[in-house]
Amino acid sequence: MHDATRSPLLRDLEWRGLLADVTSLPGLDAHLSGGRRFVYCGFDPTADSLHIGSLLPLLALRRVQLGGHRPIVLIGGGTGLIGDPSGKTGERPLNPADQVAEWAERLRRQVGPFFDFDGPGGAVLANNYQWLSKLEVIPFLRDIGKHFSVSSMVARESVRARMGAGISYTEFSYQVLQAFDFLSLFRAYGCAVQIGGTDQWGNITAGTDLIRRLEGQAAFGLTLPLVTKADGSKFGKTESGTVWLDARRTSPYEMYQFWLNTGDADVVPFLKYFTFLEREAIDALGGAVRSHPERREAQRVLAREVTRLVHGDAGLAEAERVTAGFFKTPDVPGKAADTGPPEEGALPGHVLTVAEPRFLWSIMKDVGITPSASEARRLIAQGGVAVDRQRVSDVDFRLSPGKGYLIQIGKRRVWRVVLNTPG
RNA sequence: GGGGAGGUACCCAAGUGGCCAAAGGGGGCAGACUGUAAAUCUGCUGGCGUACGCCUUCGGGGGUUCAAAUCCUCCCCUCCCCA
Repeated sequence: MHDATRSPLLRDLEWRGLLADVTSLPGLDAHLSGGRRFVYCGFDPTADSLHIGSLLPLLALRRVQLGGHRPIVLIGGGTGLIGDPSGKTGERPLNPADQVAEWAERLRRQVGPFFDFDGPGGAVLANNYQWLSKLEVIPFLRDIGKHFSVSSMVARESVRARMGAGISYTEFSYQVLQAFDFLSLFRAYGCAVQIGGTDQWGNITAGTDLIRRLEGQAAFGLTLPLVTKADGSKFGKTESGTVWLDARRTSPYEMYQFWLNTGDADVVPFLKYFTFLEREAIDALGGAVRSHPERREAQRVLAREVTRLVHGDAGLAEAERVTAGFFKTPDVPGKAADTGPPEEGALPGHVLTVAEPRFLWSIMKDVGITPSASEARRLIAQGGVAVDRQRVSDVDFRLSPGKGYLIQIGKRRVWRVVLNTPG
């Protein structure tokens, strides 16, 4: 069936393994082949930054634009006030409205650099708070609610999974709001395609159904696969937690390291998922993994590409410079000898003001490197901690104020801590 | 509605009055090895200015006892079988 697919965008997504589910492949193909189309994807502000889990849909939206169509990046300033039950095991506390608004603004700025907003193919940035906040209950229930049957709403996986643990009417209503978003974008822009993660399938089809009923027209949904690793462990986590797109939460160095440490079995699929490299380039890198896995050429390219996408050339340069300083990486061109001190922002950094020398373990705990003092002590005692590249095994080791330190756990977790003297 | 089993640390799972901060396994972290990998081996794995000690933890409340994860009692929840 894929041989018949005419849309270059769909062909590319197909080859990359990015098509998990499509409401109607032939229908979507015909739609996309008929001209420049709008495609939307929503991102709810549940934190002040997106994390790596949102990278796949974000890049997919970019592929939409590269494929000659117009992406609509929808920030869920309204839906973020409600809470999506999809994939959640329990009810979430409602975030304060002003905080959600602030987060929405952060996401808007974070997402911008991924798209071109000018010209006839320009991307559109929207916020569903704009229309959701204007809804009135009675008209909403009469005009929209009438088209939803409770039995089909309850049957949705996101709701069914929560029937045991409990789900409030608020979260239960989420799918209706997302369907209304789709309808709103359909009416405003003629946008008939929504993409999202697999967990969004129910929310997406709620929208295509609503559009069919109210507008009598076809709309399409496409979901992206859940990113999995060959060894079965969860994608998107590191020793220090979630990998965020915001450099203040996850430094460019950490981002780079995250991708550099991709397993051999995962690197080719990840290159397809997370980079814009073409088929020939990725095939060549796949060959390199097979013939010389120890060089990790593919991992390096993956790390370079994604770090550049997220943090730009400057972020990548700094990440590579820090990496070169910490590891023997002879084949990073022009960087091998450059091992100067890492600059501000390259590493997660902290500044403390202390009057006297403090125990290393105490500083590690205070700064959040380690969740408890005893764990810091344990790590030091076991030889897992290094300060300024020197392993410290004395639990009573102290740091003096008045200078900055590089604190390392293991081989590649590094923090920069500056101890100021008071006054 | 009747009968039975069970809720223990991040997960699975021992423990049935003190020797229990609680066996074992998994997971996680660190060390060695290596390709900043995988596999393997070793150590650690509730908290507290670190040892001694103290505090919190064995579904929830109440009780017995010098002493409870372990006994009594009430409650909540899960699973299985019969209706």
